[in-house]
Amino acid sequence: MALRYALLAALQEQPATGYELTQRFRTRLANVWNASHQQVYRELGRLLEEKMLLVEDIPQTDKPDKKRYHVTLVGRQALKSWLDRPQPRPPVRDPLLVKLFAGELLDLDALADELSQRRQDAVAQLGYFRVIEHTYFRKPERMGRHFRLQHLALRRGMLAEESWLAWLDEAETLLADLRAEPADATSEDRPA
Amino acid sequence: MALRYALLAALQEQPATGYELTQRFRTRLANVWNASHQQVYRELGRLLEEKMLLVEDIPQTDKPDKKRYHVTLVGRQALKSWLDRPQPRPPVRDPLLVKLFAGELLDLDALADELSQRRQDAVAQLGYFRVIEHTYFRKPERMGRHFRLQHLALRRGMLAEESWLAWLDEAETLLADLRAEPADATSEDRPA
DNA sequence: TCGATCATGTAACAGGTTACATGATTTT
DNA sequence: AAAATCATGTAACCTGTTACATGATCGA
Repeated sequence: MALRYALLAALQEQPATGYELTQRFRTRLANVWNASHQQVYRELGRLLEEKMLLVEDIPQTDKPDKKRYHVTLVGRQALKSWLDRPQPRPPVRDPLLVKLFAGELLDLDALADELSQRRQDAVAQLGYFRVIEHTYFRKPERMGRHFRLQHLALRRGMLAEESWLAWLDEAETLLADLRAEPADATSEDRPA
Repeated sequence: MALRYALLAALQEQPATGYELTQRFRTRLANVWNASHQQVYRELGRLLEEKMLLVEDIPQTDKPDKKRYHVTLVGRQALKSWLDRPQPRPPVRDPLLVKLFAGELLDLDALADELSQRRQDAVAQLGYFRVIEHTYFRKPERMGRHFRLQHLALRRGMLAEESWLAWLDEAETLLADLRAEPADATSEDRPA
């Protein structure tokens, strides 16, 4: 349900093609919402049918023609009324945590690799968010409501990544401990 | 894909009925994976067909008979080989952040309500995780690999909630600022 | 008496993923 | 020569949500 409103919000800020929207989801909106190009094109089609968008055709030679989408009044009103309805927080679904829950069966080397991959991802994302902050939100206190709210969304992304990094520190400390112990000697079996 | 492995991991630790598994997803696994009872029953059916589980029938009067599921050798092996395959980190999809991205169109009162709801949720979750930590993981350093890894998953949940609370502080500060300003006076329009 | 808890499901639908398709231009 | 970027989509599939169904017991 929220995909369409993410599209409307993005287009309302700046009309764009499906391709450009897909890119925004991968970059500026990475901390907010995610969608593949297939999903984007499908949903744009629906929004068009429902008269929430208008298309501006931009002919091109060599490439498929561009279609730039614009939000209509109907679209803006649908977005507004959605904004007033409270939304539940998204459920957690993280395969890495499922693995930790499996516990004993886990191979520690495989886990170590996955943790370091996650760390790389987090560092890269955080770096990218900082670049965005620099380029779009240089002086938050001087900006208007619109940008300050967008900046708040970005801050959420940054705090989330930092929180992952803090957890990864704990995780890697634990991993080091587990590896220092003999593989089969679980502490419960040892006498005090 | 991960739902089935979450079920296998949970059942491997302790055989259970679909109903009990649904409850675990809402409680101990809230920070790990989420699934509705419909999803649980459907997936248990599939896992049974694929011989990854066995059923133990427990007849009852008055209520539908219980079916307690147990992981088979096939199931355990499927779980193990999944554990070795690296999993991508889950994409972010949060309607609240979509709203912030919409920025200007947002009604600040509606936003304030939603933020305080989120805060309540985070406080409740964090409190619950602390209860779990107390009851299951009293002395982490004394426990074996299995519980220490599960505890690490729980720590992730706790850090995530704390990170939300930190962000909510920022959010509420910003909201107070925005409300202190006249509604239509965006700072860009003001002279320095 | 109304809602919650226990305990199981089915069916339809919406949302998200994977695979396939085309084809020029630019970068490695 | 191969891969990435630009630019659009279709089709099939899998996962997750919503609605419906049954029926007893227990506490407010």
